[in-house]
Amino acid sequence: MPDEKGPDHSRRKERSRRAILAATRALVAEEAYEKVTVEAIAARAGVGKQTIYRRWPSKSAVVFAAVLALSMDEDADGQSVALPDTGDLEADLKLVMRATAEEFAAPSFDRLIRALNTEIANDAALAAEYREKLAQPLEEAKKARLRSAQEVGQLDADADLDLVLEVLYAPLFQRWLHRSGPLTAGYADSLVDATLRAFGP
Amino acid sequence: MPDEKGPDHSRRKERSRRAILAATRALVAEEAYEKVTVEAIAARAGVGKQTIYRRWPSKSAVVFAAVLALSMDEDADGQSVALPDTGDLEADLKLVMRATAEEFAAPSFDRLIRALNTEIANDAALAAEYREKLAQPLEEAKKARLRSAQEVGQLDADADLDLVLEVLYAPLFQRWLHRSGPLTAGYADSLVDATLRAFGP
Amino acid sequence: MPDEKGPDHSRRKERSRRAILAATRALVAEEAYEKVTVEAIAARAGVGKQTIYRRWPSKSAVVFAAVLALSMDEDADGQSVALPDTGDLEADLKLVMRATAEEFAAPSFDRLIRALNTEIANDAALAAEYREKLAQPLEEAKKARLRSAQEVGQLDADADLDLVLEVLYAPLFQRWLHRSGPLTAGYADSLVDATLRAFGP
Amino acid sequence: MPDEKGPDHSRRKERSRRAILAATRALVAEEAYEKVTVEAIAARAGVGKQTIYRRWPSKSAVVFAAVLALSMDEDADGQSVALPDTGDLEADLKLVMRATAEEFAAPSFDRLIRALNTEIANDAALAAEYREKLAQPLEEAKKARLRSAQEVGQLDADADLDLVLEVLYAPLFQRWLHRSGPLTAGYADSLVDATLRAFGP
DNA sequence: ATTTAAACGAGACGGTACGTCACGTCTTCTG
DNA sequence: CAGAAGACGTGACGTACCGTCTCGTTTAAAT
Repeated sequence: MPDEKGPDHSRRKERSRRAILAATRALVAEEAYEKVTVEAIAARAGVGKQTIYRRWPSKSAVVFAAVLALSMDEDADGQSVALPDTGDLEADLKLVMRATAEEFAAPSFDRLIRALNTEIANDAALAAEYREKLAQPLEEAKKARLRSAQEVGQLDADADLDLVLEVLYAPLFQRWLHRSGPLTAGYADSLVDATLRAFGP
Repeated sequence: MPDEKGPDHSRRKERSRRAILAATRALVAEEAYEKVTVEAIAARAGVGKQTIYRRWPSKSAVVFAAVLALSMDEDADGQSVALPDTGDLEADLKLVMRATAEEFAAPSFDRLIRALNTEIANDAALAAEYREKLAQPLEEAKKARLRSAQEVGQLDADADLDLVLEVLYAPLFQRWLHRSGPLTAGYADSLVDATLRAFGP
Repeated sequence: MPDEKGPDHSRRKERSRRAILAATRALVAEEAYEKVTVEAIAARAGVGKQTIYRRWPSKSAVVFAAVLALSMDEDADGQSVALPDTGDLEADLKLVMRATAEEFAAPSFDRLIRALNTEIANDAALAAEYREKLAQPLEEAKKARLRSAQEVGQLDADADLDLVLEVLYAPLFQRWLHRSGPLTAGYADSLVDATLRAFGP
Repeated sequence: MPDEKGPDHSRRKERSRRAILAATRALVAEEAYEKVTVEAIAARAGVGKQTIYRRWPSKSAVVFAAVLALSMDEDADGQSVALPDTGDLEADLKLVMRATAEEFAAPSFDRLIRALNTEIANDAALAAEYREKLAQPLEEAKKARLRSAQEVGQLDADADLDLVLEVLYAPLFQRWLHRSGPLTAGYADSLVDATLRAFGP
């Protein structure tokens, strides 16, 4: 018996909720982040400002929820966030890293993730929620692939998988965030190579 | 003849400039970043707002300059930004990485660098200036140490030093930015170990 | 055949109607008028907001109806709004004017009538309804007493009774509205005296 | 030594102050009062909203100040608010009352005074200020004329002049506020006649 | 006793205006 | 004559109510 309270307004709620998140994503993806105002979101979503503030306590939270919902939707689509496992760790990782590099290079995704990182960097609560809802599930999927590699002797059985993931991904993330270099396929490959040299069998 | 325009107002200029940057650093270090307003900086520095805007085009730029000046002052103190070179790369790197980890853990430095990263992440021009004025000199110093190691056979002579630095530092940076784990001495050591395994001779 | 559509829900209607008007009166009488919101009325009446808007087109109309109903109820009680007629016009008028002055001095009545006047002053339609439903019946009663006085020679037979009433009541009303002086019994008497000097036989 | 503080920004202040009050008067005179918003005033005055709120605590206060300033300007123009004194009280009063009736009939003045009365009726502080700044000076001028009449035996020497003024003006005011009758020249005359009958020698 | 449909309480919604805050500009007077 | 003091235009913020619009839920009459 989940619903023991008043009338069910869930349909309207759900519709406006989706409209708000979609509008937020659209705006973040296409505009400079400072131009993403709550008023603009409300206007684009065809929604009153109060409807936004009824659900989220601040603009940060809306932006965060918007990006979050995007990823959750994607996950829901394919159901799993599993990485490819062809048995060849190097090939699999290069595939994934090249895809990741490409993704970060797309302008709209860039703006989205940059906004997300801005919010997260200055709000520990959002950071925690981000890790719980987005980062950890993804990391678990990645670790599962690494464990599978450990089992077949393609990765040091004693390696700290959190560390392995950091060595693999953090350079890409930092280069993207600071725009300190190009995110090429070759770069992606180099990271996989270095990681496997560091944590190979 | 360095000053060719009239009386010597350079002293006042310099004094107010320092006061502004010091006030900015103090505020950023002690308050939530959203509370750092130009008005607060001006008040704290005992300066008119216009004196701030005469020198920098925006609040971002002031904050950026404040952090920048901090580092430049430090550099000026010791004159060089050279890393220690005892001949033992592993020991030297661990020393540096442990110090870096400690530095990031200090609350006031944390807030300062977080503010800097927020500004940088959303402003490509600031990011470029940051890399030119702060990151690159530091990286050059680090690369100098790595080259020295290559010469004595403690590091792969063909290694891409930019990549080496990323593998070494980016995990620490990411863990700090996302608060995704503790920045312990052991963690610092692990990064050095992994890097040396990846790029050792 | 008065009811040609469906069941008779008039009892509920009547109950909620009374609750709304009573709640409105209570709120107007006890709070600053700006704090009288439709939501507050609905909450106090234990009624949905829509139930209010089903019956009245605006908040103004509700407030107006609430005050109106109060007076109509009072009238219904005593059935007639006739003024006393002892044969002595001066005594009768002083009695009435003193009572009126007292009434206006009561805080809750004050707030009620002030709210009514606020609505009326800026809405010609409400003003018309007010005159038709409240003011005119009262004026007719007063004029009846004046006519009776004319017949016995206590008042100029040619006097314009509207004007007489204005000279008698308007000063009291204005003094109350503008809080420009005390509403004492002596003041009430003075108005009667002045009016009788102006329009006496 | 009135100004012992910082720099004098009075010129800008005065300019924006005048613009705000003028815009307010224009809007009140031409629109329904509910459409007179602070934002509209600011826009019309070419002024920021904050500049309005820096000076006045609420919309009511601005509207009040706007009407107040209008009257004070007028007074300042002619310097005195004295009523005509030809020696013939009846003629003088009829002149003034007819002018007053005409004034109230003008739509823009009507809206202005209606707005003023709305604010005053529900705010005792504004009402007090109104009486002090506007009503009392005017009343003094009127009483001066009445006193002059008392001296030449055209008015009862013992008459309470406040009461005389109320009997003279309040009926006109009430009729206007409640729209309960036409404000004709004949009506103005009738009020003078009645007043003189009540308080004549 | 069961059905049925109007009226209902609850309260989310789109909207408008509020009053506040900080930005970056502009103006005035002072050291 | 550069600088502190600070008012200004701008525009987003988050809040409060308005009057509208669903939602299930009484409730009283008709079955």
